[in-house]
Amino acid sequence: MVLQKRLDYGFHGYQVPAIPRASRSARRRGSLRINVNDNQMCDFELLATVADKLLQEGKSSAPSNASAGKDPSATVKDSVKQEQHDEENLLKVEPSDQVSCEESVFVSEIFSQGHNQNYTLKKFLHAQNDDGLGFSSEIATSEHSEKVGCAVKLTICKHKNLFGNFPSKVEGGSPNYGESCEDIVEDKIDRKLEAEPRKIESLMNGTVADKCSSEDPMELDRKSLAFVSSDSSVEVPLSRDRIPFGSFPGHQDDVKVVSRDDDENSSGCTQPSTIIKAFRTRPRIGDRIIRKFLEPRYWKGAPKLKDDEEMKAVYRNRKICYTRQRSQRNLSCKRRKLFNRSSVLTSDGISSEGISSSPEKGINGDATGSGVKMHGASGASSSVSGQQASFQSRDSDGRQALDGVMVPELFIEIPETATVGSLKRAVMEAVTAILGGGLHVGVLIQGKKIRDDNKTLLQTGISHDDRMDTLGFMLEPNPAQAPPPPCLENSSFLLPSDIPQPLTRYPATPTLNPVTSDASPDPPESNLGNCVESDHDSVLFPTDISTVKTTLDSRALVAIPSMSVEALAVVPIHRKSSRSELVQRRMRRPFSVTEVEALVQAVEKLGTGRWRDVKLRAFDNAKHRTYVDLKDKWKTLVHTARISPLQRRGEPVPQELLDRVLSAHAYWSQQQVKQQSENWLLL
DNA sequence: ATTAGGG
DNA sequence: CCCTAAT
Repeated sequence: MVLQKRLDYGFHGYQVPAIPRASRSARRRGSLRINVNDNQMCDFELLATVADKLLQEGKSSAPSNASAGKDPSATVKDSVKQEQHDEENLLKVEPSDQVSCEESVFVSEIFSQGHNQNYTLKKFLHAQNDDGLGFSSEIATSEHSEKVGCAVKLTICKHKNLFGNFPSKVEGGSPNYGESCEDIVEDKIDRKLEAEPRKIESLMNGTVADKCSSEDPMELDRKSLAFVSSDSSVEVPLSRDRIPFGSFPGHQDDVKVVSRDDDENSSGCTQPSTIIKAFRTRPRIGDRIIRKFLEPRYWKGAPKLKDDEEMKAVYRNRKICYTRQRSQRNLSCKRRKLFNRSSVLTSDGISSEGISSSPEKGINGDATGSGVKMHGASGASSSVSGQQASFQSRDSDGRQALDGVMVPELFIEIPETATVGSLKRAVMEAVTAILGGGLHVGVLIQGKKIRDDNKTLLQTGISHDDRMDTLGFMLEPNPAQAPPPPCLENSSFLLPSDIPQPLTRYPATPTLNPVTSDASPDPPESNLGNCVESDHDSVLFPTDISTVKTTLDSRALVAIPSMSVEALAVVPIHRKSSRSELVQRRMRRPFSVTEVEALVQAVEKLGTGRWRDVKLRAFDNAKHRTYVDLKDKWKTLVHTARISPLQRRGEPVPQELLDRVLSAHAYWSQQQVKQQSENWLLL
């Protein structure tokens, strides 16, 4: 069985903890290959890079050696395993790693359309390229709030041939992928294209026009339906035909825009390439539902949008959205450029593009309902029923930014005999990898939380097909880490069919294997270890939300667009030991006056710049005080000494000590200067 | 491993 | 406190 759940996090206003330390740690550990500056659009770019690379490879038709790309910053791994007669590829991408400190969230969504295989990211992208697959990534971040949406696919291993019953869609031109599909796809596409114009026109008449207005309608080029950015190396045809899946009549379009930043020079942004986004469209039903959410009442305002530099994008049907940003100029600039250059077409015709000039308007305007956006506002906690809330708008003034984000889809395979706890852990791990921790995962079935982690999925009925629909996951802020108000969403799932799939493990994530996780000795980390939902959530989320209707709605919204069952495994690489992931920020231990005294004394003697010695001399037995801590403390002491006593916080430090701090600081600073001048002279 | 600074 | 870059 395959469950696809989308976890939306933060749309309700929950603020994502700044930078998941886990990610950082991972990075440090080296699991992260990408090196990005805070000013860069890490996630976005990374994803873009990966996608781009993949696309390119696809063109060149290199099947298995995917990653080698030119961009050292991105790493993609493929592991291939033979399954039945199909090849299954799992791709790992380490999204979270890319998150820079500043950007805490990234979004990306990857979907694949039906094929009976797990796509590798690469395949995925290819497929999407040609057809229904979509890959999108966007990030919305603000210094204060971020939202993340995450799509999770859960597979409970039971049968084989998971994908058997999906209508298959196919990717078209990927070399590796079945070629047989191409014809079909193309055919569909063609038909779609033909139909497109009308849609587009109609859309244009609608409010959508506004959105597009800022940019030229070039995107409307019906013939090509593919949008290519200036540099872009990729063209993505939009496919209008989506194979209906389940109750949703499909039709989604995928849009992908890829652009390369060649112009880094101008903005200073140096990313090699970026993908703007690709989406897969969603069912119309979904649109309607979504529209509903677009209504103001569903929005939460985000207090803080700083600037609109962000781009916003709207997809017509889709609701994806996103964007906003932090005020980083660099980032903004870069993005802006990106967006300016590219626009997105959505299947139904319209596309939107992010435009710097009038982004907000565009987004909002979606009277057509086509665009979606949300922005991360905060606040409203659970308000909207949950998941859907994912779309919010930020300002009442009508401008909204989309903060929505797509997160990489996670594919989780778990045996029926696994316990709920392991399920939670598995999801948590996956999510944590992306979000960086700070969240708890809750499991809901038919609206009820399953608190007993020891029950097996079988016992809880999760594995029952009919229950799959009601399975939901909630992400809640980890009380320990995430102080902000709770908000979460549950997700509803969406895949109708159960597809048997062989049990496989993530190749890349050793620790993740749910099955084994229970046995693993890892101490329950504060984060993952106990994925227990907090009660407040319950309150926030009435169980009834799981009602059928809700389910549908949520599906529509959340639905992972692709019906594809393919399992795309996108796994952050860095999850090494869950333990490490969970690493938490060191406890705060304010320096006592005594310690300050010792520090001052040591510094007076040794000077600044010899923290190692200071540590040895005055804090040798305080193992929790590292030389870095001492250095930082000195820094703060100096600052404290300079500010007005009224502005000081915490345990007051005797003025006498502060005076000594200042004098010592002045003295040693002078010494330092002297040293330097001497060196100068010597040279 | 340390140091220096920015966040 | 964290994180990085540079030593």
